[in-house]
Amino acid sequence: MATGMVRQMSAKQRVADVVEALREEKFNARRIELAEAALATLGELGYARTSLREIAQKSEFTHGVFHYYFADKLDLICCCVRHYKAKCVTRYDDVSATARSRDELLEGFSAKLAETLRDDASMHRLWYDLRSQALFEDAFRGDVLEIDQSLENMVWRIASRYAELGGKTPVVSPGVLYALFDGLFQRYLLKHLADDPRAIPDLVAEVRRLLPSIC
Amino acid sequence: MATGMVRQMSAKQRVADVVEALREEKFNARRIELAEAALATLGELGYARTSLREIAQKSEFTHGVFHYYFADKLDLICCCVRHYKAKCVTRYDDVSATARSRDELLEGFSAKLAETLRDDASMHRLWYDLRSQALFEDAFRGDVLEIDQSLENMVWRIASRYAELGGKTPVVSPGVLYALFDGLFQRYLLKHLADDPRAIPDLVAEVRRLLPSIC
DNA sequence: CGTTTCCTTGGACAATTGTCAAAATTAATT
DNA sequence: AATTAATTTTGACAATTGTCCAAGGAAACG
Repeated sequence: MATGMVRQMSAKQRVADVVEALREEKFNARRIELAEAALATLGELGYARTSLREIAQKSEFTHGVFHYYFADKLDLICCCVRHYKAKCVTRYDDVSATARSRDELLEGFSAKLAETLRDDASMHRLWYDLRSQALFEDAFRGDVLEIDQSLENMVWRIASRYAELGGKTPVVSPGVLYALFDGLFQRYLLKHLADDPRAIPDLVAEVRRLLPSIC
Repeated sequence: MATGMVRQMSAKQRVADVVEALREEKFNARRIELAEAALATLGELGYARTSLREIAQKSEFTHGVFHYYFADKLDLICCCVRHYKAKCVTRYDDVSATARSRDELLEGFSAKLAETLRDDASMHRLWYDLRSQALFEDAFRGDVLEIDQSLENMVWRIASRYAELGGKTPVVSPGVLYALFDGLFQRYLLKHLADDPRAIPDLVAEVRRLLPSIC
């Protein structure tokens, strides 16, 4: 009888847990929906010029909803950053997975780089903007450092695969390699946004020259 | 008589010109005073969180003065950026001018780098912040691109002097070299501001390893 | 079906923002 | 010394901001 009671209770408990999990999942899905909408406006205007109300106005949601799902503005932005990460960090993985030769990998990588600069410029300027905010705001630092690490890993996967296909090993550390590519991308992103038509081809040319000399 | 008139007029004109020039110089000196005060607050809070009124409150000036000397907020920030450039761009020049050997130059450069990271972190985070703003705001782009170019030149002066002292030439272009050092500095600046005690020594170690392998 | 919980709306609120202008003060000129 | 010009102060202004809340509606549940 006592065990029956216990079993019944724990069954109830299990059901409640599942229900709770579903609720939380739904809650989280909505958060991501909202974060996605926020990212569009943030990418267009940048962190400094974006207010919660303008995010709401440029989306299908009211500003009240954002306050219901996020404690405050920082909470929203943090969620945006985290969500952005997931989309960004595996961007080049299929390139290095499918490439069968050094040339193919270099070709695929630089093509993808060009595509990124052309099509996702506003998402990447937002990334640089938010990373700069992390220099001032503690709350961003953890997420930003984590994303930076993930990007470093991604670049390293490309580079070490490229070296492997040539029977070599990269001559620099993952950190240095990431700093180099990050610095380059940032530079050509600025030029591209300043309507320099040579930005994309120059970046591609630079990478094509650089990668074989490093890996 | 006619020539006398003309001579008199042009003398008057010259005096007026000098007076006008003095007035403008004074006006400009005041602008720089104000920009200097603004830079302190901007470096502390970052672009997004800094308002004209807070700049004024944290300085000895009233907010009205800023409006008297600057057309608007953008004008003030642009003046700040330009003024910042002049202070920053010659930072490492005496190092490469006085160094008599490769080792001395490398030593001096990495020491100066460490000092910069330690003492001027907030000015440099402001630089990265403003450069990110240039990704969104046209008005900043010209100045930012110009400063970027000046910094690239500065890095190149160091590197080519270092190579020269070893009878070599750098193996990468000025642009790539700047991208590398810029990316590295940005990275370790973030770590340093996140209270990572290894940030400064790690940056120094990285540069000491890197520079001889490139130049 | 009724009730309770969850979600959404839209407005109210105080605080802050950039901008401007009319006085007050100071410096320059005659 | 008197007048003119330049500089600074101070307060007002409308617009925008993040935050909070009360009411209504939808959905889940017994």
